[in-house]
Amino acid sequence: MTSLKKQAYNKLIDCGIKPSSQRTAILEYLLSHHTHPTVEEVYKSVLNEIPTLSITTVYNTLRLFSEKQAATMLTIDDHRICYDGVTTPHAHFYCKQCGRVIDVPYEGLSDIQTDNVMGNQVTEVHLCFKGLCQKCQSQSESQS
Amino acid sequence: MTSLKKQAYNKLIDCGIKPSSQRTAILEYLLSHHTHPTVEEVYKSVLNEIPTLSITTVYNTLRLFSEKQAATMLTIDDHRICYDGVTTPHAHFYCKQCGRVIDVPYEGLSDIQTDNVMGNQVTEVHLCFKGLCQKCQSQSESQS
DNA sequence: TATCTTGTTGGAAAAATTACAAGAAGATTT
DNA sequence: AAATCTTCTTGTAATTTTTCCAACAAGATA
Repeated sequence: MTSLKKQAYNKLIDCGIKPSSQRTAILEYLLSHHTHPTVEEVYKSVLNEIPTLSITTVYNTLRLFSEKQAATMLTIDDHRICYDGVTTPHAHFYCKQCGRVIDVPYEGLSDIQTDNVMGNQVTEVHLCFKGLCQKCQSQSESQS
Repeated sequence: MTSLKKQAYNKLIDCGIKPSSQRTAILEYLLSHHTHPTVEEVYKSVLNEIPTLSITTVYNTLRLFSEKQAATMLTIDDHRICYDGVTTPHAHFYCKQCGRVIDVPYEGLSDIQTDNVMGNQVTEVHLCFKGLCQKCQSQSESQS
């Protein structure tokens, strides 16, 4: 078992999730690709390792991960959900042009983090910046 | 013309959007209902006023509003987009149980607000807390 | 009025997500 | 080890959400 697979396996145990081969492979993928993949992307990639994998399993598994805090469901893009295997606090930047989601280290997030907002119990804090990424900026400059 | 319709009309002009009757009615609805409605909800409601309204128009219009900053597109719920006509900075709380989106005044947001994150040009800042709302908390208590 | 541009409509298509029932795998009991 | 029970996975079909597109309507310009 590779160290990455072991890492995924252990995280599943820690989160109280039974580590089936499908679940371990999916988490392993998330832990090694910090690209905020969509369900479809996870499915297609893990299919290489498990050719019998079903898209329903991917949906079920990722929802389970989100519930058990093994991964975070990001609802940033306006037409698809994506997932983040990094569960330590950080923010995101979303490029409205190319659709990429980029990690943003954000120290201030621990100050924002609170258990209670107006009497409502908080379990997750999502901070997302939206705009035009560096790459897309320079591309639209060179065109004009 | 009611004061609310006038208000919607003026906001459209300010944002550089031609104020057709459909657009005005849709913005009027957003300005008078701070419930973060989905496209479907906007459609059904405005249909009372404009019986020939098409769902495509609602999609087109709300996307336009979002582009021209007349409203904000919220991608909080995992299976539907919703819209917010209040464009002054504030945060949101999303209840994972009942799905409601509640406004949260957040003074700190102006501190977070920045034009540039890691070289990327920022035009919107989204801060969203997720968890269990007060109402759902007390309901699950009384059941146990 | 004629022409041009912009906005709206409806229906059909595409894409994303969920439901569900059957089968497989793993754990537990006898 | 066989029988039983539970949990997980699969595939298909259905549902829901969103977009596409072509025709029509309305408003602006000349």
